[in-house]
Amino acid sequence: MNDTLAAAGRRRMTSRELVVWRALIDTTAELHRRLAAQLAADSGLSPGDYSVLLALSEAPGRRLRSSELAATIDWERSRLSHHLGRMEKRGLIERAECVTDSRGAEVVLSEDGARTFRAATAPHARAIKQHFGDALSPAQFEALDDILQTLDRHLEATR
Amino acid sequence: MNDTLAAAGRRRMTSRELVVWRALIDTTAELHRRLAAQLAADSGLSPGDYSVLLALSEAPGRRLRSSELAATIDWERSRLSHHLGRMEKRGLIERAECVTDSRGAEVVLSEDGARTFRAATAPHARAIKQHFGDALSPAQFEALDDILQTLDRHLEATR
DNA sequence: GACGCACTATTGACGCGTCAATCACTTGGG
DNA sequence: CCCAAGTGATTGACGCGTCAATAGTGCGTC
Repeated sequence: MNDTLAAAGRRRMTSRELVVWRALIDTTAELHRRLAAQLAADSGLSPGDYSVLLALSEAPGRRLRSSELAATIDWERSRLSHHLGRMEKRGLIERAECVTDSRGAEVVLSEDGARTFRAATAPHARAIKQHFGDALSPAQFEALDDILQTLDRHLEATR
Repeated sequence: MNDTLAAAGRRRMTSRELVVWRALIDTTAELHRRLAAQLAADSGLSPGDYSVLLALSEAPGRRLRSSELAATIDWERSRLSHHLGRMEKRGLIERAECVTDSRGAEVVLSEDGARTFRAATAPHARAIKQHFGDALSPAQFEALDDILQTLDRHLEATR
């Protein structure tokens, strides 16, 4: 556990910390916007579409139970359900009944979805590299990795 | 300019960088969720509401031209317009015609909005401190600040 | 084998964000 | 004065995210 935690009790946040907090919010939001806009321009996909297609394309048989898919990409089931509805309308995925459990639904990557995803990966990786990868030094990556792990553990601890 | 930039040309992103990228996305998203849920539970406000109310409560006369407000919190005007509509329905703000330019609209913090905001600030600051401020060491804050500034500059440069 | 309960997935309502179109008004050039 | 271009703000359509409610199915217990 962290030194800071012990002494954190009745301390107030410094304005410095608040500024860093705002910067974190704002900068990551801007990063999102850029990447999303680029991805949409390149492939017509949203970040959500991309996550779903990535998970499916890596799944055995390019298919997953709806709940497994939700777990894989860490989405709420209802969110996934809504999103799959939209993706199905666009022909990116198909839904099939599950053989082993008739409550379940299977989500299958369509030919069209696979093609679209394949075409999207390279430009998307390029965009991430351009906006994020190329910005930071190796030491900064190291530090960021450490910070994010710390934050993650902290969030886990108070779930 | 950064050492990395010069050498960045035809390099591919390392999988390490990709992992950090995913962690950045996921962890900040989770932070958002927590803070938003806490804020809503404490005060019934969304993060957007909070930004608007903060800007208004700091403005002279607790009022701002719509476009100035948009600039202050860095929102698109259309987004702000939609949001103000919802906030107006809830009585958090009022809209008034602008005296000097009849195209313009003034946004005024209502009594109710001011009261709600006042009640929200302390718990909100506490929540930020709890989920973010208390998690990191001073050195980590330092490092994060540096990283975010670097990212910001990088984003600015390719606007 | 019927009941209760947990589990899977979906739906509807509503707030939120973006884009493109629109309306109302101002302003500057003729 | 008038009109064309520019500006301030709003709107509508649509995708997205969350919450609460629901429908249907599996399954253990009596």
